[in-house]
Amino acid sequence: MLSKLLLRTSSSKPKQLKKIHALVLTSGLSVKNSLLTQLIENLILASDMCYARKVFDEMHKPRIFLWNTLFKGYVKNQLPFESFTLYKKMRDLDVRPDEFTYPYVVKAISQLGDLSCGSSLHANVVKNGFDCLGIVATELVMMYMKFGELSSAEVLFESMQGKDLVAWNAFIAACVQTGNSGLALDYYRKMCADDDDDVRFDSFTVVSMLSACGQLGCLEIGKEIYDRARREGIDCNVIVENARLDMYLKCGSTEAARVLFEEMRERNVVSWSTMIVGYAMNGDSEEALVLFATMQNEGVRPNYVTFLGVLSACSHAGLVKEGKRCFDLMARSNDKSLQPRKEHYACMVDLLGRSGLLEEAYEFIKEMPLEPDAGIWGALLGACAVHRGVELGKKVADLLVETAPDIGAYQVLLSNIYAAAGKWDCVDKVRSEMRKLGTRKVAAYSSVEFDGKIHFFNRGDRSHPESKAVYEKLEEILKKIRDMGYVPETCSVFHDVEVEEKESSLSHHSEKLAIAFGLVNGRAEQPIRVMKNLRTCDDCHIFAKFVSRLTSRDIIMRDKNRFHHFRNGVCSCREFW
DNA sequence: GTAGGGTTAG
Repeated sequence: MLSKLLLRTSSSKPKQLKKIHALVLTSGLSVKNSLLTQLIENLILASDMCYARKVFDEMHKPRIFLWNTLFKGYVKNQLPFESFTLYKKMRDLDVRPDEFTYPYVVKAISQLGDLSCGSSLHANVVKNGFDCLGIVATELVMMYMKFGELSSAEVLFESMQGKDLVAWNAFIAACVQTGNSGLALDYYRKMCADDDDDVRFDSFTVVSMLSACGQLGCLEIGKEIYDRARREGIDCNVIVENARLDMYLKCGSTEAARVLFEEMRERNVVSWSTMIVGYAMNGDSEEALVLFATMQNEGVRPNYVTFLGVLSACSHAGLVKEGKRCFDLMARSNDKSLQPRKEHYACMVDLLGRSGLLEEAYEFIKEMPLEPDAGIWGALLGACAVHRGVELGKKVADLLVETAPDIGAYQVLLSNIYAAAGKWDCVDKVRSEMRKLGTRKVAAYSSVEFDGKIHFFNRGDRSHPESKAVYEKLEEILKKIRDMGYVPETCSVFHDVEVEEKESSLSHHSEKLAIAFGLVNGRAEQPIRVMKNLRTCDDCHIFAKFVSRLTSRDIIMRDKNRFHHFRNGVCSCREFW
């Protein structure tokens, strides 16, 4: 009778569940435990983990299945700490975990984000002999990846015997998600060549690889992987096509993306958002806004990422009014999930700041209902760097160093603000502080894809096998464009050094080397695609414009924030970046 | 009866 009642009681009726609990406890039935199990399952469905645990704790010797059910509930409800304490209790009571326990517990510890807990859990897994189970091992690999322990993850993954497709896919996806797309590409090739494990790739693999190629900016490799997937009859669903769309846009191929988007049989909100974000990144703000309007006309509901794209489109085009309108649209929306988040506030600060409205941006931050984070202050600091707002920049940088002292990028920005204002004593002060704190700027690099490989260049780099030809080409071009009127923009070297020294430091910036490499190797009718990990400097921007005119080659350059499409001496960003 | 993998932003 009670059992039937439990089955009928929907999970959305917690009060009734509690009444049933009291009835079960007073009943003295022999089937008490099985009823309580059913009750706990219902409570978990209702997301009442607290009450579920209470019922569980009062039970006499619950079966391992019930322990697992509780672990599962904690993972689902993102309560890793509770999961951790339950696991400790399990060990204290000498309850032996079974093969289903660890997948949940390892996932919980991943959510907890504590490496030492993770390592001791790993040791426990080994002790109990579950480390040879593929599913458990995969979860452990994912855990180490999430903790940023790439080498531990790699060692563990390599040691797995008879890895199946899911294990491979999980590892490759984690590589991409942690920004190790080059490694993902290596493992994809290993997977395809692997004789021992005999796995064939599937649509999950393709999605991760297209995403990796987008990150790396290697369009040709991405196309090849997609074509191969088609040839092998892999189902290319909307997720695969979205990933392909994103790859085109991240490689600066907006036209290919547009064609694909038009052709897609099925589109979802991610497809639209990908296009809008991609257009914004490529500087095609108008297209982004047109698409946003079309999407709404077609009845597709935008989500918070869509709005990030729209706001960033406004920001890149200096459309302050339109940006404000869109932000208000969100703030006034009845949809709770569309309320502006910190990222949207950061976008607005960027929009105002980029347009030179530094004070308004500052006021905007002071009035926002959420606690501003480093990203938001960072956006304002970036704007101060562009518009030479020395005083405000100093104020913001002080705030930032308080809240995020380990982020060297902000200190670099501040020192750049001082440098641009000629305040070399202040520059020195910031730099020495950075040395004291051990903060360092990330080294800049640029890359170009050619012949199935990605070629990397650092500033002044001579390690590339073709560097002799690259430097010769660079000298040749510099000479020619000087005749056309190119003057090195030495202000963008933020060191207090002599002009000549500045020039030579400038002329070997990584993007110049990458462009020269593209000129040496690429096909004349194809654009040179350069991907840079940081933002580009004024001088390299001017350089690229001259080179595009001199050589009649299109140069597509992706920096940390956006694209620059150079054609015949003009850049798509119209100097607004 | 229960377990591992994918797309948009940062």
